[in-house]
Order: sequence, then structure tokens, then C-alpha cells
Amino acid sequence: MESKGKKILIADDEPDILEIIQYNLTKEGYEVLTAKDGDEAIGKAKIVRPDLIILDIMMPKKNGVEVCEILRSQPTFKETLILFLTALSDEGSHVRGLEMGADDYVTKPISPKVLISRVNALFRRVNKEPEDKVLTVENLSIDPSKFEVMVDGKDVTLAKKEFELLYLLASRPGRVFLRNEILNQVWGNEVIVGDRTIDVHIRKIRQKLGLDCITTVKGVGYKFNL
Amino acid sequence: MESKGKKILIADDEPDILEIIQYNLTKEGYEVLTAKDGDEAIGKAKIVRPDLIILDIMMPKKNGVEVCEILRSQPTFKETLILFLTALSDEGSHVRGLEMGADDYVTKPISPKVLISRVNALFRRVNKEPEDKVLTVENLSIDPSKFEVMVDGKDVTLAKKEFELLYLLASRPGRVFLRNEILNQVWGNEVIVGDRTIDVHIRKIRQKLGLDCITTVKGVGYKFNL
DNA sequence: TTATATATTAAGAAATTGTGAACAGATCCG
DNA sequence: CGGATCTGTTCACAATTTCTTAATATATAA
Repeated sequence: MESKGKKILIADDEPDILEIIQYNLTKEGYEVLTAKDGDEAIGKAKIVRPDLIILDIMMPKKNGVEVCEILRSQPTFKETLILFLTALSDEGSHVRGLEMGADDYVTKPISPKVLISRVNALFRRVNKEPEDKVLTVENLSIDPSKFEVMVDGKDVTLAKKEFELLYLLASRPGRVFLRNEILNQVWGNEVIVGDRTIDVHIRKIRQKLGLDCITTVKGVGYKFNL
Repeated sequence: MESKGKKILIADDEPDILEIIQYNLTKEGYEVLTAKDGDEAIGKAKIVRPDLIILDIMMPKKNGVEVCEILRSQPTFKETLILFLTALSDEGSHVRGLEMGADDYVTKPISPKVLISRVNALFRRVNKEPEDKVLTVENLSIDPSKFEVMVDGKDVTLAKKEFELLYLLASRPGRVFLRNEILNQVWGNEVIVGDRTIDVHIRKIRQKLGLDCITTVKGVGYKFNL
């Protein structure tokens, strides 16, 4: 498998788990580093600046929640993905964990497949909007940071879903997004909505923009074009 | 919905559930087979080689976990997707299930929509980047990600089937595709269409492209040539 | 030539998307 | 708090496009 160019730091005190995870994620194409306790995790994190840190809740030196707390308090790690490993027993922890700013958690015992899919999902979720770049095409500009769309210099107000949908399409002009892709990106994997929902939003966007910038590819999906 | 060319085997001892799932997945375009107990599941799996096996945990003869265990021990089913159906009560099972190499699980009672989205998600996860390569031959270029065909720099709009057919032929210039091959690749194994259907599509492509790039090999099939 | 395969055409079937309205739930505002 | 407004979703059905078929013409190989 090709490299995904993503660095992952795993911290767990059980060498077996460390090894299993490392093996599987490496096979997935990630660059994997390990730490066996909280302090080591923090130390390595500062050096390698990983894209994702997987933290066992229960660890010597500093536990996962503490590590998360410390890292999150630094600007450098504000955006770093953090995923907790929790035992089924400590239900409370991962609730706290997520409140603390973890991005996901996986309960032990760990299934490599599940972990991999969660990790991939995290990166997918993040890569969705790598930057809040303002998209500008001809007389249309889309500013995700301000949540603002302008046509011919005039403000157009889009609802959240409409905006997200437009931004997704416009982020790759010409490329066709399958209906499924759109659902995953805008609505999320777990949400289920009816067939016509996308259409309705597309229509609203077309209507509000007053531009013919979204092309229907029948039986396939939609694409942005100007 | 068009065929996805994926075979799914469902094993559950409750006929109602079996029927509901079969109905919904069939409607989604999958080819669905059923089994009412563990042994039947294993038997059918060996014969039909499904792409995905949906196993109820609680079943007569052999339960889902056992079936999974047995199948996973054979090289043939190393890569086969397995999804468990679990009652909310037996929490422990699906943990074990996932460890065993299941790829996902869905808890009963089953919502067809949820199940469908999970199944689609599984296949999406597995289907790693299919040939999204842009094909370019002389003054013709075919871009599957944009679903776009250009001749001499001008856009030509093809319908889905037309596009798929052209892309298939053009992906191996010179090679003759048997009519059967074409049917399998573009329409899917189980879809039955009349003899003339392919011809009609071929004709439309020739017409729209305005190029003589598809050659008829009488009695055999078609090939792409430029 | 004759039998068979393919091309062409038009028409209807099937599938997909567009549209307007209705609705519940959020959200806003006084 | 209560009403007004906005959002997201669904639904039914219209509009459109795509796909398939069937009938006929044409081409090709033996």
C-alpha cells in the first residue's frame, strides 16, 4: 500500500497491543510511532508532530486523559486528532475523553479492522476541509470562514447544509460527486436521509445563487461547473 | 437502481427478517441469497462465493460466530466481508464477533435504512480506488472522475451506460470485448437484456463522438481503436 | 446466395431528477 | 415564555432523460 503521508503516535503500556496496532496501521500505509507511557507520548508528540495520537486511557506516568489535556492546552496540538482506547469497564472515561477534545474512541478489546476503519474515518473527516480556503470562480466566491457566498459581489445567504453541499462540490470543480459521496461528506456516514433530500438542497442552491453552476449527471451524481 | 454486481448471503432463522433484508438489499441492486441456519450458510457460501455475508449471531445448527470462525479459517473467505446481526442483549457477542474478523455489526431490531447504509459503507471501504484514470488517445479523452468525454477539446455528453461502455472498451485499446464480457462489466452478471441493447448503445456512442473509434468484430464483439 | 450478425430507427418503458407543498423541530426575537 | 421564522426533511407527482425493445434494413461470411 502506498504511503498516506500521515504520522500516527500510539501510546499504550501493553507491548502486545502496541505491536498489533503498529503492524496493522503500518500495513495501511501510515507512519507509526509508539510510546509506552504518558510522558513518553507527550515527549514524542512534541518532536514528531503526529497527525493522530492514539491514547490508551490507562497508562503509567500519565494516563490518556491527562495526556490529552496537556496536549490540547498547547496551540500546536489544537488540531491534532486524538483517539482513545478504553476498556469496556470504564464507561465514564471516554465520555470525559470526548468532552476533553478527543475525536473518537475505540473500546478494548481491539479489533484491528475496526480500529483501522475508525482511523481512516477520522482522516477522511478531517481531510474534508483541509483549509478554510475561500473558493473563487468567476463571479462566485465562497468563504467558509465567514460562511458567506457572494455572487457578483452580492451576498447570498445559504443555510448550513446548502453551504456545505455547495462548498463540497465547488472544492473540486468538474469532478462528479456520487450521491453516496455527498451523503457521506455532508450528512455523515451514519445519517440516513431519503432519496430526494439531496435534490431539494441542490435546487435551493441553484435557486438562491441564480447561477447554473451545478450540473446533474443523471444516474451518477452532481458536479460543480462554471 | 443499477446492478452493483455484488453477491450477498444472509443467514438468519427468522423468515420475516430474512425477507425484509432480502427485499431491501435487492432493491439496492445487490444479488441476495438466503440461508436459514449456520450449516446452510456455510454450504451456500462455498458455492456462491458471496462478497458479503450477513450472519445472525443466534441461529440453529451453527451460530453466527461459529460460522464466521469456520469461514475465516479458509483462504477463500479471508477477504469476504462479514457483518453480524446481534440482539441488543448479547453485547459480548459482537465484541467477540469483531475480534473474530467480522467487519461490522448491526444491532436488532433492524432498520432497513441503517442496514443498507452500513452495507454500502462496507463495500465502499473495500472498493479501493477503482480505475479513476483519465484515458487519453489522440484527440479523445475520457475522464471518469468528471464523467466527461472530450473530442477535440469539445465536451461530449454521454449517458451513464454509454460512458461505462466506452470507458470499458477504451481502457484496453485494441482488445476485443465479447458481448458477454460487455454485459457482465457494464450491466452486471445477473441483468438480462436483449441482444440489440449493446448495439444501440454502441451506435449512440459512435454518433455522439463523431469518431470511428469502435470497431465491430462480427460474431465476437467490439474493440476500441484510434 | 443464404444464413447470420449487426445497424438503424422509432417508440414506449423504466429510471432518475425536479418541483412545490407540508411538516416537525430549531432557532430567533421580543 | 410564545410566536415568528428558518431549516431540513419527506412526500407526491410532474418533467425529463435514459434504457430497452421491437421492427426493419443492411452488411458480412461461408
